[in-house]
Amino acid sequence: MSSSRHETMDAAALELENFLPYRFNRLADAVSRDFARIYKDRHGLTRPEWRLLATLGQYGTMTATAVGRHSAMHKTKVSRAVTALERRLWLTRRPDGADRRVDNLALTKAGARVYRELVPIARDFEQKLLARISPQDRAALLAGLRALERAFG
Amino acid sequence: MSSSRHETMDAAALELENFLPYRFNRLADAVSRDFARIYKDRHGLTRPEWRLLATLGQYGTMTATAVGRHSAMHKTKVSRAVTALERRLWLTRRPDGADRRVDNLALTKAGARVYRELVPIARDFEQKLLARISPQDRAALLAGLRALERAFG
DNA sequence: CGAAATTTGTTGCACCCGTAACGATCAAAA
DNA sequence: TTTTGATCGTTACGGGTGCAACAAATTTCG
Repeated sequence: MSSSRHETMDAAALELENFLPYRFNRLADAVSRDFARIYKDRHGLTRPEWRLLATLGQYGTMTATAVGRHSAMHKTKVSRAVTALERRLWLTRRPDGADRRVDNLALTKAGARVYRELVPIARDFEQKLLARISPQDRAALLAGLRALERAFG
Repeated sequence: MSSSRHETMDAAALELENFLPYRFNRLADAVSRDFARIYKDRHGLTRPEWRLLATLGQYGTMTATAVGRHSAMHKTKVSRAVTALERRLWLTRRPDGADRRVDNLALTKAGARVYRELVPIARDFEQKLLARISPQDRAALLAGLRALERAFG
């Protein structure tokens, strides 16, 4: 018989703090919240808007569907982010000559300026994040993440 | 002069797909979405409700604040999850004799039954997740995560 | 003791989110 | 060509979320 205070503990219990889905969410939330301060406080951007900016900054010109594919966002998120950045005059829509359903999205000079301002800050954030752990742990983390990403593709 | 198609690329660009905050969010979302099917499809639980159930199942009796601390949830999330599980008669609130601001939360037999049903399924999910990558990558991932968690206290 | 500050949990509010439905357009097949 | 099915992007809707404000209770401190 068990000596536990209640029947759900012991072998029947799950240690939430060691449960992988929980740990991923916790870490992603913490990191995301820290990083969000950069684009949220400075420019009032939401995360989808930041991702849209980052994707267009990286690739130049894309359709909304391509943005969603590259940044792992639902098409409604992309649609709303495009509306928001367009209203700020940070991106423009150019009708596509071959497919009238889509627009080619590209950053304006103002949008590109914000992008170029944020990139080094983002790099610095990531570098400082990784600097908190040892080189061995860093290598392990990156290898492990890469493997899991490969397995999930 | 650069040969790139537009001015934001090259050294000025950030590869979103290699950016750590993005990668964490992407992985956490994917894992979370998969796992949510288990408690959402089977019992119509939200993630905060699942975490509340898991925390009370693990510890037996706690206050709302303690639940939030252990499961990394904002107090409003906990409050709403408690209301939801109480309505289903999966938990009860017992007034605390020493502090009348708080209630001691505990699963009912019905709640504990659902918890015990979900635990092995959760374990199985985690095990199958880790089984997708090699033992070396698995060890690396766990070591890296542990290190980052330690650094984030 | 009594006032001020803190803690606990709930609720109103504005906002973000995914689902489903939709119109428009394109592609494939008859 | 005409029909059928797929794709693209937007929007209404129901529901989840954090912030701020709040009441009640406790703790701290003069």
